[in-house]
Amino acid sequence: MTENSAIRTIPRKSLHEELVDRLQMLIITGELQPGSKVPEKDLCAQFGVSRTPMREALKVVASDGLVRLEPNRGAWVAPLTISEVEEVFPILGVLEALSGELACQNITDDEIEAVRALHAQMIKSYEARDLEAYFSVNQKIHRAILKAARNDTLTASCQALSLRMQRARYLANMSDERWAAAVEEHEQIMDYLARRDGKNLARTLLAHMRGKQASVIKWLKSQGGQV
Amino acid sequence: MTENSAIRTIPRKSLHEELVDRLQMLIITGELQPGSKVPEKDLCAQFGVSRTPMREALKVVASDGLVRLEPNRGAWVAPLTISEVEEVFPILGVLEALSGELACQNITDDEIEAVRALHAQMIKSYEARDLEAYFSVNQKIHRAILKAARNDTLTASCQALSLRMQRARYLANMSDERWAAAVEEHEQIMDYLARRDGKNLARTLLAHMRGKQASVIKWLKSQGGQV
DNA sequence: AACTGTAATTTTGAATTCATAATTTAGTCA
DNA sequence: TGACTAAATTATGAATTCAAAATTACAGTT
Repeated sequence: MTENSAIRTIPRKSLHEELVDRLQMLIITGELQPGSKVPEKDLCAQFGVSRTPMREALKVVASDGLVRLEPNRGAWVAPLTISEVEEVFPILGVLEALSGELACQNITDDEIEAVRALHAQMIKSYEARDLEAYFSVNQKIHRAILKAARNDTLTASCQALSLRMQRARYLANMSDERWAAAVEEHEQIMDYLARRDGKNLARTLLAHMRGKQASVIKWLKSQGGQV
Repeated sequence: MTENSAIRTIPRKSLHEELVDRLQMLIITGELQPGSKVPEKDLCAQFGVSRTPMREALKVVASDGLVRLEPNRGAWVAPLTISEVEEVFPILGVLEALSGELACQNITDDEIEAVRALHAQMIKSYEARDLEAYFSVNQKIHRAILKAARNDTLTASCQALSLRMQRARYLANMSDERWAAAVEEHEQIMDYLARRDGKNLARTLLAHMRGKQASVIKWLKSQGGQV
């Protein structure tokens, strides 16, 4: 039993960094429910660590906005609200637009081909209506563009903000129309990237983000405006 | 001895939050030298706290990029490099541009008048060649615009990135020409804001940031490319 | 004097302990 | 029964302790 359940010590990188990743994942996937209390003690037990590194990790996750610390009352999973979505998506929009412009200045032919391959894969996932696979490849494409932008700070900023929105993407289903529109937008994105047309790529990425925002908000409203 | 030197306990807000602020300040002002080791033990003694909250604060400051944690080797003050400046300023540029657009949509007449007052104060500081005062008011203006944008996430993002650049602004002197140009840009900024001309305000803020970037890089190069 | 290996010391990462604040439970009285 | 108070319990924030890692000091060799 090399691979078993429950308690397992965590090897690679510093304990608190690993815990930051795990906490983020628990929150994004909804295993830790929005608005609920973060069960510090239980999580310590689950991961087999003491409170010290767990609390260090919670401070970091809180500074990214995924949890909220209440003095003497512990940590709470920040709910995803409409107003938060309305705040974050416009920021992500301009950041992704910037990443598009920079990518066009720096991307290599090989990288373009790699993105093209991902794009083809994504289309397949769309045609198979495999949302899971679609999301996964979609993220890879956006990450590839970010990587080509050659700006680690931009990458970090985008990822921190994306995390907060990914909860919605995990839980929300896109409408058929929105999905079709998103795919269409991605065709354009691929096209402008291949031509290294920074201005148009930026414009399209911004519009793409606006589409996502509308879609997420629509879903959030159907959920009663939160989570 | 209610008020004495050295060791003094810290009251308001949680200890680690207060320590985050203090650490940031020590780094921005250069009291903690770029590239040097963060003297954890000494700082604990200086602030009269134990290592636990200090280390929690260091983790948060590290996630903002002001210090770098090396496993088993402690925390080091991140040096300010040319490539970092070249990464951060373009991001700040698009974020401030966005803040300008949003501000124009949301700012009240009273707020415009408040900014106008700050602007006048800044001009006075310029005419008196009081750099200290100039910087201080300048920051207030940018913060007022951010506030008018009604987007707390944007405010937080800008401030986190600004912090990393402020070390340069603290230490660097602007050239006379750059200073004059900056003031001229601020005249335009004031003008477009008063007219609520979002597009032009965004464009001007972006250009303003490019000017700052060039100025900081010029100074950094004169310092041997770092710090 | 420079180099290498080893012991002593210091620093780091994480667990544990401890004081205090918050919450829950139990009990009292109307 | 229900509202209120007080005791007990639990959770939190921070200091302390402890094991492991890194750094420094030092002796012995060339």
